[in-house]
Amino acid sequence: MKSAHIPRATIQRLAVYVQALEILLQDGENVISSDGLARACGVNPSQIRKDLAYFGEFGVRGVGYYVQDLLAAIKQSLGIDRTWNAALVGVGNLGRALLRHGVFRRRGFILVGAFDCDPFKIGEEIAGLEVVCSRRLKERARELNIEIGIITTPPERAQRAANYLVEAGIRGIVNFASARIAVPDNISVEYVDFMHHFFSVAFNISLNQARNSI
Amino acid sequence: MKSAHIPRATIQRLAVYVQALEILLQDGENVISSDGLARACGVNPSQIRKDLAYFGEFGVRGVGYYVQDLLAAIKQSLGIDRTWNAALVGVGNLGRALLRHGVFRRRGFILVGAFDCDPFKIGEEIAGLEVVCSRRLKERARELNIEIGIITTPPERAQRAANYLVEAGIRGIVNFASARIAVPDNISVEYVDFMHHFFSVAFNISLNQARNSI
DNA sequence: GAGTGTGAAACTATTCACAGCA
DNA sequence: TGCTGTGAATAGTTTCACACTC
Repeated sequence: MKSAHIPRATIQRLAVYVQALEILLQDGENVISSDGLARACGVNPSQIRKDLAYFGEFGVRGVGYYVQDLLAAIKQSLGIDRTWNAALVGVGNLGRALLRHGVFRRRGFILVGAFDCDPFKIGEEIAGLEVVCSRRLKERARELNIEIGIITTPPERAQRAANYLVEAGIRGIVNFASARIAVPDNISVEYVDFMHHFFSVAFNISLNQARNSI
Repeated sequence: MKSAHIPRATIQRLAVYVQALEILLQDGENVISSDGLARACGVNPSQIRKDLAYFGEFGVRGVGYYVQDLLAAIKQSLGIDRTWNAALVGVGNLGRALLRHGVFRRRGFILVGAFDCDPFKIGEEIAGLEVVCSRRLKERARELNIEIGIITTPPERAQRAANYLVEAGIRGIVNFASARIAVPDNISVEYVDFMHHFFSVAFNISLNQARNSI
């Protein structure tokens, strides 16, 4: 297939496949069928085959997929067969936790800078990084080769953080602040808002309750 | 309309509308059109009208929606016109950050318990809560009237945390661990995996790069 | 035989377009 | 006139079913 436009949902699922495949690899599994992988990921097997078909033909008919090869192929397709340098703006509770969270490095996203505009935080050291004034982002971005920005400011400061990042020449933003930000459209923005998940759960519980009380 | 089955995407958007409406309310706006709200939320205006139609008729033709009334109506529809007690299992970096994160309380989700199985963490106090042994979840859940569980353990301990929560009689789980968990199907589970967003950004940057180099 | 790759079918979600009401 | 509420049209996604290959 090797199509032009890839559904957003597909690339989200590819990330799930990566995690499942890494576990399989750890467990010493060499081969996995779309059925097996589907079970591990909680999706439909043909969904997996369709998703992979966007990027090429990775399987062997009658056999399945070689775990290591498929993992490498997906990682390459997603652009995570390399490392990415990221800078975090907004050293609050959440920012600190993310700086200390090992999963980023483990998955190839290296936090190389921590920025905040609060003078009390500037100079503080977190997870081996010195907190630097946000105004110096542009100057530091070049030295540090930063490509991705992470916003963990309060919502009202998210746009300013975004401006600093854009000015610094980053190419993509992961925004944890619950505020929409405006950026040039060659910059990719992802919104992480985990309150949505809490609302979903609250809604589902209410729904179940209503259903049971009939 | 008042339909039976509401798309998952709709209820996600409703959460976005809530945030936008709260800002409008703060700003003293009394009335908003689907067009105006759409612009604020970055969606299509008829999308908003469709979404709202699942729950009832809240607007006034020729006028728009009364901000306060609409907000109340959506909150009631989502089941967030009340507070929910939640317990967090897994007091690592992320767990600590969430316990300290004011947004939960502000949005009506009250963290009433923190649990961990690490004896070094038990007894520690975080954001006014004493960390309690996970094994005591069931016993505490009743006293504290816990309805929602938050899992912030490492992936390999997520299932155990889920088991404790289910046993304790909670009705929904928000799982921050990057591991699938199995629970009875009357329990609502939401997965929060922000690595997906990083993969998406990496993919999009790679894609733009490829496009520009043609 | 077993399991991929893929058209076609089914389903779901979004957008359009306009009737109907304040 | 202006904006909602909604059927119809469109677009997008998932699942099925089976030809094809190892």
